[in-house]
Amino acid sequence: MAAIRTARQRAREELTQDIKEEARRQLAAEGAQRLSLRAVARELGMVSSALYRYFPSRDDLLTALIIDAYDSLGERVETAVAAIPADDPRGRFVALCRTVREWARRHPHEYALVYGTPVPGYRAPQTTVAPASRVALALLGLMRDAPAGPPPVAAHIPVRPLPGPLADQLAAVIDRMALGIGTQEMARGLIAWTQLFGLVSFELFGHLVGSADPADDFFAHAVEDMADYLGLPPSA
Amino acid sequence: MAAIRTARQRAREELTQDIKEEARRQLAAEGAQRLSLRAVARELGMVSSALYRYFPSRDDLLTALIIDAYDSLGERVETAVAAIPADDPRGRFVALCRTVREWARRHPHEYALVYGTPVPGYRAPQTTVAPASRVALALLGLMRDAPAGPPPVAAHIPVRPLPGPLADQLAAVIDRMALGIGTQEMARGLIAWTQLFGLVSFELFGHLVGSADPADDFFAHAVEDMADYLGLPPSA
DNA sequence: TGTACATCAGTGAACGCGCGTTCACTGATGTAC
DNA sequence: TGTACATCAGTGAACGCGCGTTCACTGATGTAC
Repeated sequence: MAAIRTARQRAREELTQDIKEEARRQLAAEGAQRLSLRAVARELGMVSSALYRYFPSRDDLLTALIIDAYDSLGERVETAVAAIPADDPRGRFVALCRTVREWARRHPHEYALVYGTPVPGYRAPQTTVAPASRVALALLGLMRDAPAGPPPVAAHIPVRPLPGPLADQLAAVIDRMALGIGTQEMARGLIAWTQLFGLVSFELFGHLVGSADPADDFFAHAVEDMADYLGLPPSA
Repeated sequence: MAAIRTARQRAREELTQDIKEEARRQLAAEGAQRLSLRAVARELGMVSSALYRYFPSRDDLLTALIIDAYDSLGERVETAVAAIPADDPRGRFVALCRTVREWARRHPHEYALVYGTPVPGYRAPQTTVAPASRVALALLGLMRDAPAGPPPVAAHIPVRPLPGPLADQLAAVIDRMALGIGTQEMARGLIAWTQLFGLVSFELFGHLVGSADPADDFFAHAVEDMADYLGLPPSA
């Protein structure tokens, strides 16, 4: 039974995809605030009220796009990381960073949708949190899967003891998500993660114009320094 | 002549301020996309067309708010840095970071206006660039004004030579703005600058929920690591 | 000091636009017997 | 296999909303002589 799709079901699935695709197209062209149900319907040759058979409201369509964006980026990052052997964690990290930047430059409005200013009035439902964490998990995963265990973060920068509450906070997350790394590594991993997106956001949103723009070399250089910070050994 | 203000001129200046204040209030309440000329006029008890005597278009009002936001943050940061002696560059850096974070948390929509997703269709005019660079200049300035000259960045992380084009790019900016620091310091300064805003943006935009939230300790810890990265000596 | 004219702030009506969402409806597709 | 009914996709009209901007106007304020 479960495998049999009636014509109706097939049509429904296809149209749901078509709607998302058209919405993505408009998102790419105009940004999230300009995305309108009516315009999507128009482009699809439907009447606007028909979309309500597929998405109960504009916010639900937005949610679908947000999840798709996170998944699109997440999958690309996971693939890029997996393409490099686990015993080259620096290579993996560099690939991760590059992939994020490239994806962001190729899909600036989808990037802005998920990493920019939250859409006013929109509250992200629980369903977005797993897709949203894929990049961070890939980063922490590559640290954990480094050949001799998590990298010795002490290698370069002197390790500063974490204040108690912070250590507890991080330990709880490590536990809950079974990350298999220490709190020091966790702290640095999260810091590098925010650093990466800070860099990408500044480039995309125009704050590097007049200083480090074009940003290719600057980005590559920053990434290597971040890898040092994470204690990742030089690639062979 | 220049000092004499006619009643008209005084009224005009006051109303211009009132309009900006009301606009800021709405910005704080609803975000930039929801800011409307008509609502501002309504709240001020005027007819919407009257605003056109003060701002030729909505974009010009936005520009004024953007400049004010940059200046408000910039001034606060400069004051905070100046309150700490130049021979404690780490103290200055910590104060700078804290001030940015506090300002952002107190004015989330103004922060989003300038550091979040660019408003679609809006092109920032040249007049915004000076106010926009105040924080970066404060950061680079505190490095330059450290007692024994710019900090020896080599102190902790091994210095990686800058690829030629990047060094040239940065040297040109240092020259143009008379920053008085080396290219290595410049690179690290810019990297710390993006790092700082990456951290603040992630906190404000909700990406730390579920990991480092509340972020107070995490932030403080990250800031100290950044100071190490910049080669700033421990505070006395 | 007083008058004639120029400047300018604010009004009110209008233009033209697009939006999200609801609702009663029709006709086609699917299901049970 | 054929019929009767239930489900559901898509229509078209409507509701109610708010927006940015233009324009001819009035009356008050400022300026020159």
